[in-house]
Amino acid sequence: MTTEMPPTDFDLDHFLPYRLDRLADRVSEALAQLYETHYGLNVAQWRVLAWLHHRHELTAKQIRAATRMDKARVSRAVQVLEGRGLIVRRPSPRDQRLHDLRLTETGQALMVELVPQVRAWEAELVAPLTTEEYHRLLDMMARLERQLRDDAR
Amino acid sequence: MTTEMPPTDFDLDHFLPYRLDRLADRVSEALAQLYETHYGLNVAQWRVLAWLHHRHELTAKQIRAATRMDKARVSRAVQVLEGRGLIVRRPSPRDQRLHDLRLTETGQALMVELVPQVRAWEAELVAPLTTEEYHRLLDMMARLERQLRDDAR
DNA sequence: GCCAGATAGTTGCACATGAAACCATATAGG
DNA sequence: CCTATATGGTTTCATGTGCAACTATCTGGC
Repeated sequence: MTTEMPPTDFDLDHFLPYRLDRLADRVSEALAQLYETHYGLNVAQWRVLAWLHHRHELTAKQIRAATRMDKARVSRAVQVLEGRGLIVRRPSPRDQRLHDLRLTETGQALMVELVPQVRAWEAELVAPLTTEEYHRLLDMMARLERQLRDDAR
Repeated sequence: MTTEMPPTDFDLDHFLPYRLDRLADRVSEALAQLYETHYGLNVAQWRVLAWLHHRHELTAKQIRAATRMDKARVSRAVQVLEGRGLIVRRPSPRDQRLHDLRLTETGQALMVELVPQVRAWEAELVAPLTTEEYHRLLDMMARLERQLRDDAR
């Protein structure tokens, strides 16, 4: 019962995947407060709106690529958002399989209200970092992502 | 229909929560390959094993605190692991409500086999970073977490 | 032009998860 | 002691998600 076995012991506090997951989870949870409680959006719906706000017009496929969500998940989020009148969906004139998605006036208004709050919240989150650190952080994260992509193949 | 609306546009690629989530998701997915395909463990189960390997003996409550998982989720992971003979669970002598969890010989053997693989994988992941960068990364992440904790209250 | 894949998106199904109700045990106050 | 309350852990239930099957449309080869 004392200390019989530290054979391959590894310290989870210095294990990047664990730390990353914990942080992402906490950040996500805190951010969700903003759009969930006040606007009744779940994560998937928020992501769709954020991308449409960012890019103006996208198809489900493009959103799927950007958010790494399953296509069914995107599809369902879109249905709800359309039902709530926050986005419109119309078949692309070029290809009837594709549906161009856009924010409606209402959806746009919602985002115009929500985005500044989200930004302010993020600013507070990253307040402990200097601007340079923040850039380095994003840069390191980009390199890690690239490494994953390269590993994969 | 042209370019009517970039009023509060914000760039998701420089939005930390988004980037963090995407990276954590990819890392988690890649890591899961190691324990899922070869050892049939899901995320929750892996986390329980990792903590028991790390800390030797814990209660469900402690694991819950460490992993930020719901207690029901921990409970179910424990059931499966016990069923597979990877951990043992016995009521704590001090308090019958608590159950002390430990790896069995088999569970220990599995981790002795798995952990080095995980470590090697992590080493490859962080290869693009210098040792100092890696430390800075963890440090920045810690500061962000602290900020979240302080915000919350 | 027409058929054989490919591709965008939807739906059915099985499963994992979180919230809440629940059970068992512990502890504190009378 | 004995009751009231708190706490660790389990189970139930509703919900969200991923995978796979499906539908509708498109595209390339003949």
